[in-house]
Parts: sequence; structure tokens; C-alpha cells
Amino acid sequence: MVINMGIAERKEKEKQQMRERILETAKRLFIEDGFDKVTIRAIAERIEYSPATIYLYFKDKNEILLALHAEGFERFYKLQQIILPIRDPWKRLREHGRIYISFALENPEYYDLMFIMRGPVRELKAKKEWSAGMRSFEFLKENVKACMDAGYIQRTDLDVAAFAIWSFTHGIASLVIRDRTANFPERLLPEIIEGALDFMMRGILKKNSK
Amino acid sequence: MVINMGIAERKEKEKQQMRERILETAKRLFIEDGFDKVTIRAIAERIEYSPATIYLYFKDKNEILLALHAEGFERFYKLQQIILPIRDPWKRLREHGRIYISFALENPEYYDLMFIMRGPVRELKAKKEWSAGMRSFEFLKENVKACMDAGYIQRTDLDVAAFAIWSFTHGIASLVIRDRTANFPERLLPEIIEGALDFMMRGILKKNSK
DNA sequence: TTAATTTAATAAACATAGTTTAGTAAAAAG
DNA sequence: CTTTTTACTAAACTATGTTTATTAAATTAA
Repeated sequence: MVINMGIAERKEKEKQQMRERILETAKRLFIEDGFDKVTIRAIAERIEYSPATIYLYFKDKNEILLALHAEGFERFYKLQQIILPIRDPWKRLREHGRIYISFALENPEYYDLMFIMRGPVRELKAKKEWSAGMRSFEFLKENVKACMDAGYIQRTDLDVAAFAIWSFTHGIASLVIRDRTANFPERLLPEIIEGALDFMMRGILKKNSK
Repeated sequence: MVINMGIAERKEKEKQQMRERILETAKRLFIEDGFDKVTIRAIAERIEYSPATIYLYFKDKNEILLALHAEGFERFYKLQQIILPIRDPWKRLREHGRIYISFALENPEYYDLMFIMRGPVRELKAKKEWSAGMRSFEFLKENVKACMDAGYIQRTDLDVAAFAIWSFTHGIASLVIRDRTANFPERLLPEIIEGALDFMMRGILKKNSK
């Protein structure tokens, strides 16, 4: 009995380790060679198991993708934290916008997976898995609220205002990532983005405030 | 000789007709059953030819998708025209935004193809094929310019301002279409969208105007 | 009219995916 | 030492885009 328990425990640990190995490999493939290289077969080859084995640890490919999804939100959330020391809510919000876009443009594959791709957000589990995304949205809301409290932004429904700002930055990011900015010469793009960010932020700003 | 010319002509016409048939079929499949149903094999089956035949008329699937792409822009452009009778530039721009979003939400498959999907916008040909998109962007620019001229919007680089507005509406559309709005209860979504549109438009509006 | 040639079309195959099934060998339990 | 459970995999299945080799028909040339 004592022995049995030990074996069961060890087996459980091994199972977890295998899951980890698969996820790690998926992540490495993703970062090194881009999203397209994350195939079940490619993962299997790297860990030197057969493709079928993967299915003993994950229901399907989607379940693996969700791990990358989560990883992306982790990075994203961490990066966002650097605005915390900024005292002035308005400056903080501005910086938040800038950081959002630079995360997207510097980690396009992650951003794509997190906010653009069809795959990884599933109908049923969506509510739970999307919680990582919600956390970031809540973070934005806090920031927006601080701006309202300080009189920088017209008081409006918080969800509405935050959604508007999110839509805007996401719009820029996704147009660039999915290559719909061919109208502009490549080299001008950075300053157009910067300009657009300015334009909108200036707009949101209440007129009588500084 | 005269006969030969006639045959060559007829053959050319037949070739064009076949191209048309393929495109029509692709379009019908797309509208009836959604994007996923547009497979080479499905098209082939409908026109009662072998899949290989399609490749005698189109280089690859992308070339067929581009036709849907163009079709989408045609619809989009036509729909936009209904704002033309609106005299006041500001009201016109507001309505432009509303129409943009309702096109996206009522024709999500088209919108996706036009502004979100990776496939149909190709590296090299992009410049030419994207011209349909540019036309719509120019249309927006005219509208924005009218608002600046009438003093509704702070004078800014026209490309920058138009890009900002486009990014915003595209952001809303693409978040909804790609299902990143799970934070909000489904039934509230319409008013949140409406509210966000309001919020941003009110922002852009110059403070001393009306 | 008949032979040679060009053209249109396709069957079959290839390549690449995700995924499932049936079977095997090793580990664990009895 | 036998039975059962577990971990794993080879092979196959489905579905897709695409290519190749071949055939049948239409056209041209004799």
C-alpha cells in the first residue's frame, strides 16, 4: 500500500512533467520559428515522442495553444506594470497606451494569438480562459478611473470609456500586424502611430484641464 | 485565317466565362455557408469539374479569395455612399463611423476577409489590390477634412487623424468579430459600442465648437 | 480527309495538417 | 508468476491545397 501510493505519486509527477515538456516545446517553437511552426508533429519530433502521445496529455491542439495564450498575457501584464510608478494619472494613461502598442508590435505573434486569432478563445471555456485578458482590462479601467477622478477625463461609464480606449489601441495594433497599413510608407508608420495616439489622447482630455 | 481568329476569340471568351463561374461559385459558397466552406474542392464540386481544373484558371486559392475581397469592398463602398446627403460634416462623420461598424457586424465574414485575415493581402501585389481599401480611406479623409474646415476638429495631419479614427472603429469591429468582448454581457454590447463611439467622437470634437 | 499538334480536363498522387484506432511492450498489481 | 493496467506508437483516416502524368477532344496542317 505504501509502495503503491509512492508509485501513483511518482506517476502523477511524471504526467505533469510530460505536460510541461510539451508546453515548453510548444513555446520554444512559437518564439523561435513563429506560430505556423507549432504543429503537433513538430512538437512530437522535438520531444522525441510520437504525435499520438501528445493526445494522451492534451485534448487537442487548442489546449496547447491556450498555454501560449496565457504566457502572452503574463508577459503583457508584467510589462504593463512599469507604468505604476508614474504618479500623474494622465501621463500614466498615455504611457499605458504607448506600452500597449509597443508590446503588440514587438511581440506580434503573441499579440495576434491573444487578441486577433480565431482559434484559442473557445465558446464554452471562454469565460474562464479569458480571465487573463480581463485582468488587463481591469487594470486599464483603474487607470481610466483615476483620470476621471483627477478631472482629466469627462465622467462617463467606466466600461464604455475603457472599451473605447482599448478599441483604439487594439485597432492600431491589429491594422499594423495584419498589414492593412500599406497606404503609408513603411518608414513613416512609427510617427503616424505616435501621432494618432496623440490625436486621440488629446481628444479624450477634458478641455478645461491643463 | 478568319476562322482561326474566330476560334481564338471564342476560346478566350470561354476562358473568361469559366473564370467567372469559379468566382461566382466561390462567392455563393462564401455568402451561403461562410468562409470555411470556400475550398477548392467545394468549388470544383459545385461547377462539376475536377479540383485540378481550377488551377488552370487561377494560380492558387489566394487569387480566388482576392475576388471576394474586392466584392466586399464594393459592398462596403456602396453602403458608405448613403452618408453623402448629410450636409453637416460632423453629423456625416458620426454617421460614417456608425455605418462602418454596422457593416462590420452585419457582414462579419466579409469584414474579416477585408480587414482582419492574413491570407488575401499579399506582399507583392498588395499595393494594387489594396487600392479598393485606399479608396475607402480617401473617402474618410475627405470627411475628416470637411470637419477640420468647418472647425469641428482640431487641424492635424489629415492622414494621422483619419488613421486614428479608422483604427478606433476597426478596433471595435475586430474585437467584436474575433470575440474578445466576453467581458461584457452579450445584450449590453450594442449600447457599449454605441457609447464608445459617442465617447470618442465627443472627444475628437473641438471644445469651442457647438 | 487524314495525320500531327495543341489544348482542356482529370485521375491520381503528393504534401501537410489534426486526430483516431488498434495493437504492443513494459510496469504494476494480485 | 499470471493478470491487468498503463504508456506509447505505427498506421490509418480526414481534410486540405497543390502538382504531375495521362487522356480525350479540338484545332491545325498536310
